[in-house]
Amino acid sequence: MTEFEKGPRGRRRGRGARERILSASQQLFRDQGINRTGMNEVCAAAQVSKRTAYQHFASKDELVAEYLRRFDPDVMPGVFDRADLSPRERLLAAFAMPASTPLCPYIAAAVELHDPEHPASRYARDYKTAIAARLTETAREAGARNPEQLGEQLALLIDGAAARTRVLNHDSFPTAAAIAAVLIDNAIPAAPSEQSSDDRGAPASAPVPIGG
Amino acid sequence: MTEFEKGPRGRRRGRGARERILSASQQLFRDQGINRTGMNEVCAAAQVSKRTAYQHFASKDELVAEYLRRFDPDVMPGVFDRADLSPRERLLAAFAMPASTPLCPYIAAAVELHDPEHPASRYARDYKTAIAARLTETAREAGARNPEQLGEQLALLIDGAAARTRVLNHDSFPTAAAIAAVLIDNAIPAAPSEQSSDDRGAPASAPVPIGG
DNA sequence: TATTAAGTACACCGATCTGTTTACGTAACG
DNA sequence: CGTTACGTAAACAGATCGGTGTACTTAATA
Repeated sequence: MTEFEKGPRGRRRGRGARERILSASQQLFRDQGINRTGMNEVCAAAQVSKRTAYQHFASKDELVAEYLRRFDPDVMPGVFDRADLSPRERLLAAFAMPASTPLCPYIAAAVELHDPEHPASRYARDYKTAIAARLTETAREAGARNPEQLGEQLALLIDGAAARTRVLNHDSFPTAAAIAAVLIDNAIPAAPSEQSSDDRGAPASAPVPIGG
Repeated sequence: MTEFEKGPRGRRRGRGARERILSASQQLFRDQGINRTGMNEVCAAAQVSKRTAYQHFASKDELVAEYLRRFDPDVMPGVFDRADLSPRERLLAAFAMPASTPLCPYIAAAVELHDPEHPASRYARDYKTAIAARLTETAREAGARNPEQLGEQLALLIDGAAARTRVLNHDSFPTAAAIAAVLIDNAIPAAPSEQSSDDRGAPASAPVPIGG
């Protein structure tokens, strides 16, 4: 125990149980929901003993929180860093869903856990706030008159599309994208582009997967 | 058993157990969520024996479905029937939330049950579709160019506000109302009213409680 | 090689859940 | 009156849940 601090978890010579647990959690929590997925099932899928799981995560709640924290990197952030797109295109790219996303896991967690003070609920709030901030920042880049307002509006559209897609079992992101286009054109002084309100399909069609 | 057919339930001389069960379900399912509320708790709150509860409802799933069906009359429909409002005002009134609504129970049910084929999930879908149809109808009344599109867009805004309010623990309906105002003005040919995109508070402020 | 951390297998605990059973009141109606 | 549906109370089934305890194996390091 000299080199490499053990840190919160000692993964120095382990066989990667923690990663397998998180990976299995990701899939199971998404596919079946948090409440409908037991720890036994997670452990079985991760090929990890229950004892080990509880040595890495003090409780299921903690695992859920970490699952949400791990979710982030896969999705939205990639959109905002695409240098090949204009700010306006980046804003619209946030609405190009890969259709493989069942429901924004942050909304799902907030609903399933039902406790605003649960660590995962807190993180969901932070994440949503961060996404809105990124949208605001990009809106400012795009020259929007009121970037904060546009950012918050676009964030709401993403959540609406996610929720509605879940309830209706039908992709609502194109509708959200159409609204977004209207709002963006309306918020940028010298707004070019096509018409202003008529329907348009999914925009830009960036192949980057994103989950609001 | 001569007069008054017994029907699906014989409530002829009962003391209203069924109603008490549904009333208790409404409150508990909303306040605590469906999965976190056991039948024992429902029965205790309804002051009804478990046996009676299961004579009225074959299973909890059935009770949940009926709970959602009973929810409807309280909320949205009232908005569309207000003769004192213009069609445009009625569309905006759908965004005046009483802040007492924790989350649209249809979204919550769809997320909690996690099975699109669950009767309650099916009903949630039907309900959301019906609301969108009502919005479309009103949009047509208001003279919108593309009523179907506007109706679907406004429905998405309501769901977005509901979901976001839940996750952020902060009322997002004013934001949704602002977007709605833009979309409505944009969709109605001779759109009067104020400016086109700047922020405006909650509209009309109809005191009618509604839950998207 | 001796130590030590990481992981395993599996029984087990107490709690909670949906749902059932049994045995018993009670009020309305013919 | 007696019948009958509606209702109660409480124990109980059977399953699953989150979480522990114990005794064991494995593998990297000092």
